[in-house]
Amino acid sequence: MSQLQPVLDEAISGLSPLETGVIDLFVNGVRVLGLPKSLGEIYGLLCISPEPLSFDAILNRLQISKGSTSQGLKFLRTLGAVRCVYVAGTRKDHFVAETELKKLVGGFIREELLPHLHSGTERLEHIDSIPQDPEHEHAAFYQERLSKLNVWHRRTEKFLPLVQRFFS
Amino acid sequence: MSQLQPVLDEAISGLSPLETGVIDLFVNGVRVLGLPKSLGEIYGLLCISPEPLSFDAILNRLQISKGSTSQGLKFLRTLGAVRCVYVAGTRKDHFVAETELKKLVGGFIREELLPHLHSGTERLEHIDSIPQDPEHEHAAFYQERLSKLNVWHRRTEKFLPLVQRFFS
DNA sequence: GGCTTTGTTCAAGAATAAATGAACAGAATA
DNA sequence: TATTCTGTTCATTTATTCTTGAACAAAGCC
Repeated sequence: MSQLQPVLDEAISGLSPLETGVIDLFVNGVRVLGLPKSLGEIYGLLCISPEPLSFDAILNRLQISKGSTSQGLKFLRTLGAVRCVYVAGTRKDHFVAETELKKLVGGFIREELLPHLHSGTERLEHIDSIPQDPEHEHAAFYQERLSKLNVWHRRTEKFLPLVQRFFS
Repeated sequence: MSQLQPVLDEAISGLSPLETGVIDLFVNGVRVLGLPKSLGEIYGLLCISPEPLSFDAILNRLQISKGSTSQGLKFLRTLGAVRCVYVAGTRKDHFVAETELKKLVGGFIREELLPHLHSGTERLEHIDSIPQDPEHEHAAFYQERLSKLNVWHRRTEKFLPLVQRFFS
């Protein structure tokens, strides 16, 4: 059926100026966050698409590989930046962008920032476990610095919930 | 004179467990921020050094190249994360880590985030300048999305000063 | 002026991260 | 069951970023 009547979504077609502009915006955006360009492309396209897009539609319109599309969508789903929606009359998955800033920020904190923060916690615990020589010439200095590092770390831990709240 | 009495700072010497631990912490830290590892090494070493370190001391103790040392220190200075201090009896520059979180955060915002944010402003202005067809089937949708992108952007602009304040 | 010390710059190489596409697996169709 | 459709995985290729070290400048010393 769908062979007799090709679905427009999946035809190879250029991007409109609007689409290009929005994709460009997000490609720039994900760079700041240290994420691959393809994520920005996919999210940007979905963000400005009035209708859910199929896997193939994304791949065709962005002219990127299956691998990038698959992995990009997978990661965007774990972030909560993209949702899979049911579309009648097709087996294919269809995707839409999640546009609640709250969720996007939450996903990024959860998937990207917290793991690093926890890694930092461990490293700090390791440092704190190193035996100190109280007779060392600079013992007081070391003590002060380690204390400062711990303060920084705790403050960062308090910071993330605040970020989350700011974008809610 | 200094040839007869070699300065300890510049002798090749291993790193103590404490130094290694702190460097490791910062190497992990700068990764989150999307900065090169060598920056973390240099800042970490300076951070846990009771005395100002010379260019050569940094290079020798970290076993990194002159290029990395020079560029790393240069960038850390523009961030305000490292200061050059005068040390009597030597021509060499000596460096110390800046440990006011406020300044570090401020430098990172100024040098890394604001340029990206401004780039985003321009991209958004470009999008907003694209002529819209009010008769388009999805005109209302496009309008709503563009409006949302502008809201996100303005909120992010308000966010940075808040970050700065939180770490002051 | 010549020589040494100190640090910068930048082209080339090394290391890392991202994108590709072919092989694969699962599920619907027939 | 065989076949097609849909999407995933992962080794390889490609692109990007980081590091290196040699050549260079600038400034002090003799």
